[in-house]
Amino acid sequence: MSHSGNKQLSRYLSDLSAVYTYLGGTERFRAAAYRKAAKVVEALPDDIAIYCKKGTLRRLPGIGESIAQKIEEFNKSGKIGKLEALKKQVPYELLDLLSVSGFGPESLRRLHEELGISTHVHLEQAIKQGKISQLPGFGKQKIENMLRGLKLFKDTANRMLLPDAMALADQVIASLTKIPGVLQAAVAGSIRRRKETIGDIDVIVSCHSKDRAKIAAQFVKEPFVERVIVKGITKVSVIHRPSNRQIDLRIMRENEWGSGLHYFTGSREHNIHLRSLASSRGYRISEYGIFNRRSGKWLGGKTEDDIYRILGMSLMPPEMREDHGEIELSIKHEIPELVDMKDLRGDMHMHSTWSDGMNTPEQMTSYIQKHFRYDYTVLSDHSPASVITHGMNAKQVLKQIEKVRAINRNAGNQFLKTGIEVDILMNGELDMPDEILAQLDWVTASIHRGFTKDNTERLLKACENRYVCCIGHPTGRLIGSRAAYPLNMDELIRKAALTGTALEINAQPRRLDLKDEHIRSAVQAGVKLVITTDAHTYADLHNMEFGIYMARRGWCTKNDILNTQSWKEIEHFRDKKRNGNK
DNA sequence: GCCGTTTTCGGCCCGACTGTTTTCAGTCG
Repeated sequence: MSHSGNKQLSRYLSDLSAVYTYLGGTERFRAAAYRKAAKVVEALPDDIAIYCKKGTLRRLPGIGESIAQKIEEFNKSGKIGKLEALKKQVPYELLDLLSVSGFGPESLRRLHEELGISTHVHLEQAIKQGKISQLPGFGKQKIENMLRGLKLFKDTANRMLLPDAMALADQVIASLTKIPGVLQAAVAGSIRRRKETIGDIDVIVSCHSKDRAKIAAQFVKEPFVERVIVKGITKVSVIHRPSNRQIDLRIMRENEWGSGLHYFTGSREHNIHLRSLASSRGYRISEYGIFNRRSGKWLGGKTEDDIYRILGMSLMPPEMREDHGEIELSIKHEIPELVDMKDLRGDMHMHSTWSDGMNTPEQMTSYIQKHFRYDYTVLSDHSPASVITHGMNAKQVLKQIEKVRAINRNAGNQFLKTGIEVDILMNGELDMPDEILAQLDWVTASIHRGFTKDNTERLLKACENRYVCCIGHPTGRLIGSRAAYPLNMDELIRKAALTGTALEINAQPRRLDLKDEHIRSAVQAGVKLVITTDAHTYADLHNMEFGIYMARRGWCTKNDILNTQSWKEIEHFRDKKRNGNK
């Protein structure tokens, strides 16, 4: 149950952060400490119980004596007494509003103390009855903003998938580029960091300083602007039509382009860490550049590299900027060269009309050869347990092997490889006999049913089969619709390392499975990964880039990804396991 | 509550915009 524990703990730490945020004053620093700890716990590769057992909690960044104790308590009892006690001192039910635009700690405190409001229902009633407008400082505008915030809070729970956000951002960038005076325009924020889901769209332009007001004025007139939230000379926020997403635009001068892009790319945690590091070394960083702290002299900011270089650090790809240790690596100049689309030599998982794909093997092959520079591709249709997908039985597999050979013969090459996505049954066995699997070039084993139980044992057993080359979409999650099944990822990674089994990075935007932090643990454990599209159509084949992004967010180099290697090397990996890792 | 290339105490990223003020606090990214 690896991650449910971490998730719950992270949630409690966030709650503590919210309580201290509400209490305000100097408690906000305590709040910041808990917020950081919550983030750290959320991103941990191993179950929190393991850190407790090994006594390594204190070594985690942002975890000191006090928080470590609370984590120990959580590990033993599932609760944090301090949180339970604090809940009684604050309008706890209101605190989720802290994340809502229009509500800050001070507003909530006054609503509670001066009007006795302690629930959402109270709040809405009080607004309707006009009670709030009697409070000094709560003018008409402010109340309108609060109402908007509440409305948005109700229907923005789900975030956008990365490709949808990228498409929307491209549209915005195209409009910005056409505005007179705009010199450069780019996407920043979590899109640039290639997070799997996106909240707001962040974009940035550069121009001469005299053009800033003009550009801001033109931007809010664009046809996709539903409503303007803020509009100044350097920043504009609008709601996009019809997506109802917020777009934040920053307007920078030419010399501020790099520092502006850096600031606006984030992450927030990365920026805070870097700025505080800069401060301790006598610098000050803002979106306008890097400055000498004492003299205020501008030292650089035309490029992102300026910022890091002046700090004696090396630049890192946006995908790494989550304050997960990349700053420390950068100080040591040990930023790895991350895997790139151009490194990929083949797709290891795709379907055809032989199961639930939309195109024949021939069609898929010729499409790939036309649009990608791959050296090989693995056909991997479903096995019979996947009834709904018209999975192949043993006889059909043998027939398909003949078919693939014929396709290659006709083409005069060995481009198409034989394979299967074999089902892992409820008991961990596979629904295809070993003697059939032994004849295939590549075998991916996946779970397609039993999503609610703990599937650790099933997956471990599948790894033990010498013909299983790779575990497909290991967690089974579907972003926004199905949670990952309970699974001890640490055990799976250990077993994969031990048995020489690869793990899949499935590039379908709704899967992205494994996800970034699992990828990092796998890499650290020496497990090889494959990036695949799991394509069922031509269009799906183009999802490969999203798998690459996830791999980059997991700090993968080319060497960590098996399908950056020649087919000969892949065979070597496969045969090593088949021959008992000798 | 955390943390240390000035510090084990006293800081904690930094700046823009808004609203309701009348010089600024709150909020946001």
